[in-house]
Amino acid sequence: MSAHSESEQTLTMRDVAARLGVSPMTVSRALRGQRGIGEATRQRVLDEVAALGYRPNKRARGLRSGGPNELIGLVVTNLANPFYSQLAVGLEQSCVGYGARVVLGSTGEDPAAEREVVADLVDRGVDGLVVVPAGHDHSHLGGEGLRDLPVVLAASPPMGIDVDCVLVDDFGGSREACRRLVARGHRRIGFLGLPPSLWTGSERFRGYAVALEEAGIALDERYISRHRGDRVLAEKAARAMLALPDPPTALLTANNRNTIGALRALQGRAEDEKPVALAGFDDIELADMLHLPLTVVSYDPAEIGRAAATLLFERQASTVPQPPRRVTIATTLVDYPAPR
Amino acid sequence: MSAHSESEQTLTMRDVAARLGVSPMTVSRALRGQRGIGEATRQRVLDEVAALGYRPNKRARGLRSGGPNELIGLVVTNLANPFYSQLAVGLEQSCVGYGARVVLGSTGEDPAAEREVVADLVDRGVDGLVVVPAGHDHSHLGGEGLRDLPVVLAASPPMGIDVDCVLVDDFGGSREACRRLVARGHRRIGFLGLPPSLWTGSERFRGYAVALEEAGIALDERYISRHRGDRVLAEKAARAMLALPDPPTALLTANNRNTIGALRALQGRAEDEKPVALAGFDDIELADMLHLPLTVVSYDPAEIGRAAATLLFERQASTVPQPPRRVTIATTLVDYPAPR
DNA sequence: CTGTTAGCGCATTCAC
DNA sequence: GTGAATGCGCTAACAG
Repeated sequence: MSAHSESEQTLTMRDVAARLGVSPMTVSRALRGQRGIGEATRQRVLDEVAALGYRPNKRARGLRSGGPNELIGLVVTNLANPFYSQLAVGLEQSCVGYGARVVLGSTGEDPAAEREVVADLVDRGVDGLVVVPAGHDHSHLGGEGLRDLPVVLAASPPMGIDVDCVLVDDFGGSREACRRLVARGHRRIGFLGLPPSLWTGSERFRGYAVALEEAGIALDERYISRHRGDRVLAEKAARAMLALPDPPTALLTANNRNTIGALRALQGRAEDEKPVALAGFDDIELADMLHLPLTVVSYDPAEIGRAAATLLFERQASTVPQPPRRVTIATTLVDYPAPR
Repeated sequence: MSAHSESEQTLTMRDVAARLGVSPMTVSRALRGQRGIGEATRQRVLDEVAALGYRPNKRARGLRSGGPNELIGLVVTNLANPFYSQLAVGLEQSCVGYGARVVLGSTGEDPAAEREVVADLVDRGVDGLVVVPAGHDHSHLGGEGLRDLPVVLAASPPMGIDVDCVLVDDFGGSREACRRLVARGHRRIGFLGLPPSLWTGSERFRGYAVALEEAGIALDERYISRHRGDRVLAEKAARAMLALPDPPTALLTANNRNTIGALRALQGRAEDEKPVALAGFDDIELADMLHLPLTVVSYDPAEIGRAAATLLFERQASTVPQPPRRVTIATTLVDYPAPR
């Protein structure tokens, strides 16, 4: 039925060795390309292995050798979020370059779930962890329970532990976006963002605040909304702002959800109303096809994953303790003028 | 420095057993909740385990017991595609319910890469595989190299092997979309799709063809484009069709890329030209904010992942051989009228 | 260059 | 109810 007509049982190195009349060690050495074995013997072994279709059991190998498992854990809140899935793609690409694969762990934004997921991945013997933390406290990602595994935090700096991290230039990107609005003459600029408790929430707000300060514009609470909500809430907040007696002439939205909420709020406005400019963090698919001009802070989420992999494997390679490192991914401002 | 001031070395069952003056077996039994152990002893063990923060080594456990690894491999072409990442989310959710996790394997649409990825995942001891096949031939997913591992194909039926699969109702969804265009009075309906060599390519075209036949409309080659291309190519094909002397009054696009290409082609048209209706397979984010009416064939990609998990674990649970099963995910037609 | 011994961490099997 | 021996598949460490 196939090229090899052997037993359907899983082959072990002993089986291969027995057919060749050699010891399992010889097979082991040949398979790993270890030197100190005759070229003729090696070829004989390799031929037999190919003929039999034998494949070494990687788990057993790892158990004995104590070497790396070539498995990296990725812990995110929700892989359906395109930013996380793109991060996953970048991470996986780099990991494969190091001979490793990625195991998924979703937390659903629940810090308790995150703890469990992390513990489980450690038990499974991952060589390292890339975590987009769900909560504010990261002490459970520290040395104790983690068998001194390398950890890289993504999109958030470590709090209470010393580990590597990969950040987006939240402050810089947000400031640039706000500067552009200012440069276009806007003085009343609304901000729709996340709560200050989140890193991105505070950093992106800080960029907004600094840009305004540079322009000599005072912060106005009525133009600031910082909530942890969905698109519906974001749309509501935008509408409320636009209904003010002296509404903002521009909006700065600090993430995807807020941008989409703002877009919907702006969508329904009558032709004769003054147009409201919109700038937001995170790129939007099909942004060029919307009939509203939009400026976005864009970056490559896959780059976060690649950078995280580099940090992980560099740390794994070095024997001496390294100080925690921090990589920041640059952002660029992209303008989508309204079509027509 | 921590609650337990033990050696930093990884603890083994022997260490726990030694501190308690019992045998490793007692610890093993207590940990697995196996019966045949005194309640007092069990509690003593569990307490010590908790105090020490000991965690059993899952790989060693699997090696000896020969039991499942609680690891499922997911092989897709590109996780950045939202349909695959949503599939991954559904799969992971279900897997966690069975105590398993998901390992990623990306192929980049390269059948050769797919073979390698599959082989590697098998070597790593996954209990099963969910594969969105990149190629046309699936024989490498058959019994031989796969240690009789359960395999579920997603979005494509098995060719040359007998395994379970989860399909989308490509034919039905496409036919419904075309029927709707017909119901709205369209007779010249263009089709932008994938090559017939792909399952979705042929099925979605078949839905189109059957709906036209039902309406007594003959197929017209000039209104049919079936290419394996990107958005740019799709847009070009759409433009070419619309430039015909008697252009189609409606377009049916068989997937995401073609829909977006068509949208761009329609976008640039002058106000005074006759509007062209558009219906497409796959939902589109922000579709309701485009200024073109759009009808889409929608379905839940996560449902594919969940169904695949069910097939996998049901097959794993049964000892007797089961015939291959086929699950089809239903589609619904969604109308996005143009805003305003 | 090749083989032998031992053991990774745990669980099956059989004693007691 | 508990413990001792044995082995999962493979590879360090040491023989020869």
